Amino acid sequence: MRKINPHDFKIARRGTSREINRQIALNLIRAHQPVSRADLARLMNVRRGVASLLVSELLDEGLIFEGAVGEAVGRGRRPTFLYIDSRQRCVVGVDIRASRTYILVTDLMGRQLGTVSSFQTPKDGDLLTQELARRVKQVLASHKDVGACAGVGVAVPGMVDLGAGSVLHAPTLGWHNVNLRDPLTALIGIPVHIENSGKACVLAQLWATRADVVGSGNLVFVSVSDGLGVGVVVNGELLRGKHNTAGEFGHVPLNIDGPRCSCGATGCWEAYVSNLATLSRYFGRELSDSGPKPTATFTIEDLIARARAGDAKAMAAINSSARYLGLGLASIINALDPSRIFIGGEITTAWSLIEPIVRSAVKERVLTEFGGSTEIHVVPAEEHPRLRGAVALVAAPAFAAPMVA
Amino acid sequence: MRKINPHDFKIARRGTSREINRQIALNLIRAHQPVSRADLARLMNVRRGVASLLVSELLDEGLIFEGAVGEAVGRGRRPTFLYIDSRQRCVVGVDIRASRTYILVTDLMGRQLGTVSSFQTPKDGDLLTQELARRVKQVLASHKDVGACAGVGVAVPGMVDLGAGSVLHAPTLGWHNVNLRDPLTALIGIPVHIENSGKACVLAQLWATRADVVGSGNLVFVSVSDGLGVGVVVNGELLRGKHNTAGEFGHVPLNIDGPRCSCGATGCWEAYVSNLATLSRYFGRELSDSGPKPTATFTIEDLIARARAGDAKAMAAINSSARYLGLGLASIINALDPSRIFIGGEITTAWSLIEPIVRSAVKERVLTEFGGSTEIHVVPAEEHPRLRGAVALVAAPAFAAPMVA
DNA sequence: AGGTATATGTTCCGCGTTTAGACAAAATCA
DNA sequence: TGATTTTGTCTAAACGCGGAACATATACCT
Repeated sequence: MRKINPHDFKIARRGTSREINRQIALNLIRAHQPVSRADLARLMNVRRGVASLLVSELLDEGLIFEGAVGEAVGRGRRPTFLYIDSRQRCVVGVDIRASRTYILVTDLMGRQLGTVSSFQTPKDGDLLTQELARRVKQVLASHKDVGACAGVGVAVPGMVDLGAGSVLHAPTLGWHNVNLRDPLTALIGIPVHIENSGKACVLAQLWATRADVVGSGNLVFVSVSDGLGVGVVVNGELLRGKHNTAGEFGHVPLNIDGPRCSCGATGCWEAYVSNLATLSRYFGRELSDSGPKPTATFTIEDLIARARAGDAKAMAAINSSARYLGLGLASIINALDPSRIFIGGEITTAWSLIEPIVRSAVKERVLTEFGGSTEIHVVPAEEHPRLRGAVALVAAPAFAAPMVA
Repeated sequence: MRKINPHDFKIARRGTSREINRQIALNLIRAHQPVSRADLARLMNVRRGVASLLVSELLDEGLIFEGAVGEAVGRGRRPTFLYIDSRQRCVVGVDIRASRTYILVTDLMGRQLGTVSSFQTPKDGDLLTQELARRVKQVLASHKDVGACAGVGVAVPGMVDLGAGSVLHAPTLGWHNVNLRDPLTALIGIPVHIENSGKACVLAQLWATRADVVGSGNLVFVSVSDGLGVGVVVNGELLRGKHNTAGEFGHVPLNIDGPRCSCGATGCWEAYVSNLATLSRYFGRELSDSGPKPTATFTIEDLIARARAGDAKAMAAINSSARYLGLGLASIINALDPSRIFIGGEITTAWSLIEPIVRSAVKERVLTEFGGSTEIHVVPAEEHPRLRGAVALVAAPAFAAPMVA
């Protein structure tokens, strides 16, 4: 039930049907590989002839390849299996965070090809651009075997202007209107895609191939770190809004009379559950207090360790954050009714401690019974959700549905 | 950039291209009528031959009709103008509210055909069903000239289970799991569509034909009445979520330590800006206080009248609500970044008084500069947004984009 | 070992739809 | 009256789905 915009629509041309079915076939191969032409025909509910033609087109374009002949299940000719061709081409994912910047090389399916490397994030945008370009080229040079690089995806903890390819505002980095894409593209010589890290994270989940992760396409990713990043997917599409700034649930208030948030407003969700907020609570001071930040010496990991070791004050600080996390999640559930919520960030290492608190806080404010049973999944740091999201920025467009009508 | 769901997709069949282009043509006629075949061909950027075939198909189906031959602008053959055929068929819109239930007959374009009739809403679901069916049949009988009725749309102030056609929960009506659709369909003998009133309102705006209202398809409607209804449109599509309960921004908190809300939680936005909240504030009592409700004798309209007459206490109560309204709108802007927000409800009659307060409150909490300049439009009660939304439930599906890929 | 059954993949033709262009009809202007 | 322009229709070609036949390849049965 989508309305056709009478001022911006796409007609079905002679090749549109083919384009649509080609993308469907490509996605089915991606989701079900290894898969044969006959399998495809059954999955798509078309004749084998049509599937065969679609496959030969994808083969010609080099998007898929024919692997070994598979074992037949019963009798009959054995199928030739098809795979997404991610040989000899790779993608670089970059995750810029306040403290460090991480780099990872993957194939087109998002499978990790090397180890995650990192360096301290320079505070200055130009310096970071220089250093990042140097590092990316270095990483690619040391992975000559994986073939040509299709693109570089960059996840940034801030709002991104897609048109300009610049970072509008990244509070934790202290950036305003920093153009990253064009300088990086020029320096590296490979297309660069930038996106907000919350949006990148939810994209990573949307495009994950693990069967248990493939949901109905209504997903939310909440990344709890220094700030609170949120990415939303509706109907299989990233929620961008008019200026690509949608998804900032971190600054929806829990209490407008609450503590001051880094954004200038008061009582934002972020001001209650970010790592900084939790640490501040532990040290018994206001988030906005001046003076040396506790993070430099004492991190959220340390706090979680103390809590696990039996420090009641640490546990209390974390439990408070857990409750506030749940209360905010309830707002997201009430507002968006997603089929699944993912939680990322350091707090996930304490998930076993806090899960009951989070879930009961969700139930406290959720309007419906099924809202309270919304799936909440934790994404551990080892899965590098931001890096995988950055990779998805590059790899996913090739698999996206064609724009029609 | 939508992901194709590998478990639920639609293949392009032989007739899919035609189906797509047919819908586009239909929408263009709807948006630009009167319009000629040649105009359509130009608008769609196709040959006149194709446009002609599409048009003849639409003519055969009776969806459009050929009107008078238009005047030629320059020289050359004069065009035959095409119109959406809404002669001899009508739609009934029903708006169920806590106090009264309203009925309106329109044509397929949503143009009002008669006067709005209403009756007091029976508290009991079965009684309402009986009475409503009787009234609808009566209204249709008195409008024999407008032709056959294509369907009845019903807007309900509560959550709707689309599959069952029932109202899951309507707090102001005190309903739980009341099946409306099937009994009404059986009694009236015409297809009945039910939807939440906030969602219906935003649909009315999405499908409005006034050129200045046709936006980018990222819309929010906030209906301020006894409760707070919100409907959201993203990319030209209603935001439903997994259980069709998305959009409940009314129960996102402004302050979790705030007054108790009718939903059971505390400090919901609704508990600050609903008419009941404003009245309670005026009378200096808690929203949750027991005792006789003030609404029965003294309404929000009375309060606004007193404010306009110079009652400082009334003005203060309204101003408070205005500020809270703006603070909540800021959350919606931060969360969804819509291109346009519509405000409905009795409070709109005081818009000239409160607009500056609302807008400054929005700016107070909005994260970006352009967020603060998000368009906010008032929809006066005379436009009957809920009734027009109810009508859109019936009329819009015929114009919706086909599901593809 | 040979025949039969079954599954895969290819090929061919029918038909619907877009694409391109020609043509008739209708109206204006010189 | 004839040239020009615009509208609307018509025909042929290209493209892609729909359906079925055919060749290939493997397993099972006798």
